[in-house]
Amino acid sequence: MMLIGNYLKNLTQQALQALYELQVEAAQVTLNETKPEFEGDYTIVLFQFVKQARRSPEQMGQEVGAWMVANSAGNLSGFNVIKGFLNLSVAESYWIEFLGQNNRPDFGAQPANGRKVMVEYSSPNTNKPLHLGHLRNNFLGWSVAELYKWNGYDVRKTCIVNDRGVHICKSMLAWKKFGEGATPESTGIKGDHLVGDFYVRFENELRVQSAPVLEALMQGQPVAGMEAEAAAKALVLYNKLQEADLPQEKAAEIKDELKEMARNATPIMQEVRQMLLKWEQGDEEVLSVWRMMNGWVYAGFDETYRRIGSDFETMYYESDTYLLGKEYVEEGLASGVFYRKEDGSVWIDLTAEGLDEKLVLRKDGTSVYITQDIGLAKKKYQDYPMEQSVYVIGDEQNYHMHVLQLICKKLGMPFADGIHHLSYGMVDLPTGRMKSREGTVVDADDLCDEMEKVAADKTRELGKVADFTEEELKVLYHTLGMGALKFYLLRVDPKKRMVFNPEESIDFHGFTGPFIQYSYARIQSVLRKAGWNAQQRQAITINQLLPLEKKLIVQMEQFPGVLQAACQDMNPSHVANYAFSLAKTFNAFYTEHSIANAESEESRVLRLHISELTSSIIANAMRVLGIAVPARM
RNA sequence: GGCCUCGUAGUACAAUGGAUAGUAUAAGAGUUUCCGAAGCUCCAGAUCCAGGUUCGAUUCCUGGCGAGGCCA
Repeated sequence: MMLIGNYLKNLTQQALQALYELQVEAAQVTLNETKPEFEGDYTIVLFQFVKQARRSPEQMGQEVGAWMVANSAGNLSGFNVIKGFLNLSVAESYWIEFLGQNNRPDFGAQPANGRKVMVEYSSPNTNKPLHLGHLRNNFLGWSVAELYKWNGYDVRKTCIVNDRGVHICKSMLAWKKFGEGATPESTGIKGDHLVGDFYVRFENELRVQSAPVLEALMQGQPVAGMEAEAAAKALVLYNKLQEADLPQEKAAEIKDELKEMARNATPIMQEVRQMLLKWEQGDEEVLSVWRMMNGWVYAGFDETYRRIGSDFETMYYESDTYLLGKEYVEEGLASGVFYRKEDGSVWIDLTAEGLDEKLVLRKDGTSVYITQDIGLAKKKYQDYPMEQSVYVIGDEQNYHMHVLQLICKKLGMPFADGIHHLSYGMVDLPTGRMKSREGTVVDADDLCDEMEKVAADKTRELGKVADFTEEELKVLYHTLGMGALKFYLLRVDPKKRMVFNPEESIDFHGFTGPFIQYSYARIQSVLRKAGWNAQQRQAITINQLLPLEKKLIVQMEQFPGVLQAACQDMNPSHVANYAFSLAKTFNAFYTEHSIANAESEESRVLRLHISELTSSIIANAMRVLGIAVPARM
C-alpha cells in the first residue's frame, strides 16, 4: 500500500476522469490535512476543477466523494463537503494495519535507486579556524547528503580545501617574522587556531604599516615603492576627493579604495606577494613552511570535524586544482563560446541571459576563480559521474554559481544541468553581522565547548543519570550539546538569513534538539520498563483508535513523505519541524493515556507499538539532521 | 549604476495559491501518592505600503519603502 497522501491524489485523479472525463495529473491535486474543527482526515480542494467539470462546488464534492469512497476498497470510511472542500475520512483499519506492518527501525528509508549525487560542503580556508558560519554549512551539507541517502541515492560527500593564495601567505609570513619557531606542540595551541593567530598578527602589522601610507595618499603625496600605474590612480582619487560638491557616500567609497591601495603599497604586502610568487615557482623553502603550517591546520580541522560529525569521501585541494580549467578556455575560444579582447584577455558574453560580460582569463594568461571552478567541476565529474552535483555555498556566491552553471552549459559539459547551488544565508548575531575586525566572530570550537558545558550543568541539576560513568557522561554531554547546536542551525530554512542568539541556542525547552532527545529518552524508559522490544512484540488486535492515538499514527505515516520533500527542496528544516511536532504530539498522548498500564491488554499492545515506532522515527529524523538520541539523559 | 535575495506577533521561526495565518520564547495561572515535570494544560499578540491577476493571495505580477548581498 502506498502512502495515503499519494493514494488519495491518485484516487482523485481517477474520480475526475471517471465522472467528468477530466485529465489531470495526480500532482495537480491539492491535498491538505483536514482542519481539526471539521470531520475527516484529509481534504481535497475542488475549486480548481469546478469550472471544467461544470458543477457547483457542493454538487461536485458530493459526486467525487461518493465515487472515491465506493472505489477505495475500504480505505475510506466516509466524506463530507463544505463549500469546495471535500473532507475524507480514512478507515481506522488503514491506520491500524499501517502500524502493524511498518513498525520497523528503518521506516522511511527508500530502496537504492542507483542514482549518483555529489555533495560539496564545508570548503574551508586554511588560514583561519572554523566559525559559526562554517557550522551552518557543515550541518546543512551533511544533512542534505543524508537526505539523499535515505531517499535511495548513492552519495559522495566532498570537500574542496582552499589551501593556497594570498591569505595563506599572510599567516606564513607572520609566522616567519614573528613566530620564533612556535608550533602547536610548543605552545599547546590547536593547529588551526595557531595559524589563525598568525593571520591576525599579520593583519595587525598591516594596519600599522598602512596607516602612514594612507595618510600620504589622502594628502596627495607620493609613496615610495608604489607602482606608477597605482600612483597615478591614487592621485586621480585624491583630486576627486577635493571636489567641493562630492556626496558623503561617494567620499567614503573613495576613501575605502585608497585604504585598499595603501594596504597593497605596504612593504609587508609586497613581501606577501613575493612569497606567493615563490610558492607558485615551487620554491622549496616556502613550500616547506606551507606544508608544515597546513599540516597543523588539517590536524586541527580533523579534530573539529570529528567533533561536529562532518566527514568526506573525497578531498580536493586547491593547490592541486588551481591550474585546471585553462584547457577549456581554449576549447571555448575554438567553439566561439568565449572571445578574446584586444589586450589578450578572454571573456564570455552573458548579456543575453541578463548578466554581464565575464572575464575567464586575464590578459597575462592567468586564470580567475571561475576558470578553476570549471576545471574542478569537470574533474569531479570524471572522478564520479554524478547526475546531480550539489554545492553548499553561501548566498553571496549566487551570481558566481549562476555564471558557473551557464558557462558549463555553453561549453556542453554533461553535468551542467545537474549543478545545484544550495545557497544559504548568513548567520547573524543579535548585534548584527559577525565581523572579524571587531572580534565578534564566534569560533566553532569555543561554541561547541560552551554547548557541552551548558548540557553538563543542566544534566547535573536534574540528576537523573547519577549512575553514569565519567565516560558515559562525556558522551551524553556531547550528544546533548551538539543536538542543541545542530537543531538550532538546521531548524531554519537554509536560504534565509538567520539570527544566532547564544542564549536561545542553549535553551533546552521548546523548539529545540534536547526537547526531542528528551522525548526519545522518555519513550525508551517506558519501553524498557514494559519489557517491550522488537523480539517480543505482540500483534495488534484492537480495531478502534482514540483521537490522540490516531493523530500520532497519522503523523508517523507522513514521515517518508517528509523525507522525500526535504530531499527535493534540499531543506533539512522540514525534518526538524516534523520531528518537533511528532515529539509534541507524543508528549500530549503520553500525558493523556497510560501506556504500560492501559485500560485493556489490547490497548496496551497498541500503545506500545505506537511508542516504539514513534521513538524509531524520532531517532531517524534526528539522525538525518546528524543528531544522536540518548537512551537516557 | 546594473542585477539578485529577503520584509509575518516584543523576539526567533512555520505555512505545495485554500477554510478562523501555525509554533516556540518572554509574562501570569494551574499541574507530581501511578509509565521520566528537560513534560503537560489554560490565558494574548502579526502578513511593510499601494495597486493588479484569481472563486480565493503571506505566497504570483507591477510600483514604492526598508534590510542585505553580488557585479564593475
